[in-house]
Amino acid sequence: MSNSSAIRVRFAPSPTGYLHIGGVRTALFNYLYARQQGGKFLLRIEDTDRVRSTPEFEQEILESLKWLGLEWDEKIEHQSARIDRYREVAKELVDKGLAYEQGDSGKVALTFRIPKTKVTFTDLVHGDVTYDSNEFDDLVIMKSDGFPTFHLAVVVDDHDMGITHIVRGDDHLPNTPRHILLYQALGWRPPKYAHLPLIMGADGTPLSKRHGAVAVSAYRSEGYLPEGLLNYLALLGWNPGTNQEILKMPELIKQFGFRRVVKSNAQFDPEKLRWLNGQHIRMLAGEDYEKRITDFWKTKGPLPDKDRWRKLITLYRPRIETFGKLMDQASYCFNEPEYKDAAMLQEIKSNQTSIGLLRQLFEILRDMGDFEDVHLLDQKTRQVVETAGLKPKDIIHPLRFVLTGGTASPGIFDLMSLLGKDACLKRLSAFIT
RNA sequence: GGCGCUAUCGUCUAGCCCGAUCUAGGACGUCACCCUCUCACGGUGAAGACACGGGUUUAAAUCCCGUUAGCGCCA
Repeated sequence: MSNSSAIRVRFAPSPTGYLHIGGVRTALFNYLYARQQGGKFLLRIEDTDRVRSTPEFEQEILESLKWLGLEWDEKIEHQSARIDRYREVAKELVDKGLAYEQGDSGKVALTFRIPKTKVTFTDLVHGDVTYDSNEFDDLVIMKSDGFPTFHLAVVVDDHDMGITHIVRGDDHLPNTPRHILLYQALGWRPPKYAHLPLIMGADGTPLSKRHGAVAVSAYRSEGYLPEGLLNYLALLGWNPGTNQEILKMPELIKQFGFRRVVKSNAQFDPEKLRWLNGQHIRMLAGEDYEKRITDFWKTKGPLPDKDRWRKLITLYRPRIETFGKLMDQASYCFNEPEYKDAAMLQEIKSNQTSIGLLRQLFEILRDMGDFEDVHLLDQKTRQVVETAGLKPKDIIHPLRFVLTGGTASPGIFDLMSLLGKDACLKRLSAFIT
C-alpha cells in the first residue's frame, strides 16, 4: 500500500525564446520537489512550433539550466519527434467517436468533443477547483496542418513520460479541466497538479523585457550567482515558514513544500535580488569566491597579477552585490583617476593645509619600502597629521580623492597597498606639483 | 463579455485551515543612530499593511456573502 512509485516531474520549455525568470522559477520548483522526494526531474522541449522554435534557443535554455545547476534526469524529450504518436492518439479519439473532423478538402482539424460535466480537481497549492465544462467549447487537438495543439501534446507526453505531478504556472489553471477530460477520454489516470502564482513586473503587469532583464543569461553576464538567483526566486511565491531568508540549495530541497506556496502573484523586485546575491557572495568560502569571481572576469579581459587581484577582490567582497560591479567601482585601480568633481578638485588644490600634508606624506612614502605593510602605512600617515596637530581625516580625505578621484573607497591604507607604491607616488606627485 | 484564480506594510511575506496569544511578526527598500578615514559590511532603532461593505460570534486579519480591483484562460 505504500507509495511504491517515485514521483516524476518535468519542465517543458518552448525553444522560442531565452530561458526567462518565470521559467526558472517553474523549473526550480519542479526540481526542488523531485530532489526532495527522491524522484525524477525531466526535461521536455516543446518544439512543435516549427517556425518560432530554434536550436539556438534550445541550446541557450539548456546552458542556462546547467549554469543554474538544475540538472535533469534521463534523456530530453522533443515533441517534434513525437508527431506520429500524437496523430495516433488523435485517431484513437476519432475512432472512439470522442473527437470529430472539421474542415474541408484535405485540410481537416480534429476536435475533441468536450463531455458536459463538472470537473473538480485538487490542486496542490489552490486546493479544490471546479469548472463546469458546459462553459467550454470543443477543443481542437490536431490542427489542419497535421500538427497537434498544445493541449493534445502535453497530455500525451505527460502520460507517456509517466509524469506524476504537473508543476506549472497559474496561467494553465483553466487548461487543466480540459486536460483532465482528455485523460479520461483516453482512459488514462490524470497526474496531480500544482499551479504556481505568476511573476509580475514592478507595475503589476506580466513580467516582460520592458521591466528590465528577464533572460537568465543576462543575470549570468551581470555576475549574479546561481545561488542568489535561485534563492530569490524560491522566495518569490514560497517561504520556509520561518524567518530564514537566506537558503542554499540543500536547505531549499529539504524545506520545500507546496503547502507553503503562496496563491497570489508576486512582483519581481530586482533590489531584493541584488541584496540576496550580495549575501551569497559574502557567504562563499574564500577559495570558492576567488575562483568564481576570477572565472567571471577572466573571460572579459586580462587580470592584474595574482597578489594584486587577490587584494582587490578581498577588499571589494563586502562592497559588491554582483561580480559585474567590481570593475565599475574599482576602475581607478586600472586607470588614472578622473577628477570629475571640479569643485572638490579646486577646493583641495587651493587648501594649503591639505597640500602641505600631502607633500609631507609624499616625502615619507617615497622613502619607504614597498607598500605591503598596511599597518606601517597607517602609522606613518597618522604621524604626519599628529605632528601638525590635525586629525587623521584631514589627510585621509584629500588623499583618497587624489588616489581615486572620488570619495568612496575601501580603507585608505588597504587602498594604498592595493595600488602599490609606484602608482601612489605617481598620483600624489602629479597632484601636488 | 463568460469562466476561473487572487486580495496583509511601497515590494516579498508570516499569521488565516484549527476565531481570542495580533497594540499584526520578519525581510528588501527608505530614514535615523552606532561602528568608522569615506563608501560598503555589520549593529540598533523608526516610519510603514489586514482592499471595501455586510453578516456570523462574547470575540474576526482569521469563518460566510457581496462589491471592487488585479491577474489568467476563453471569446
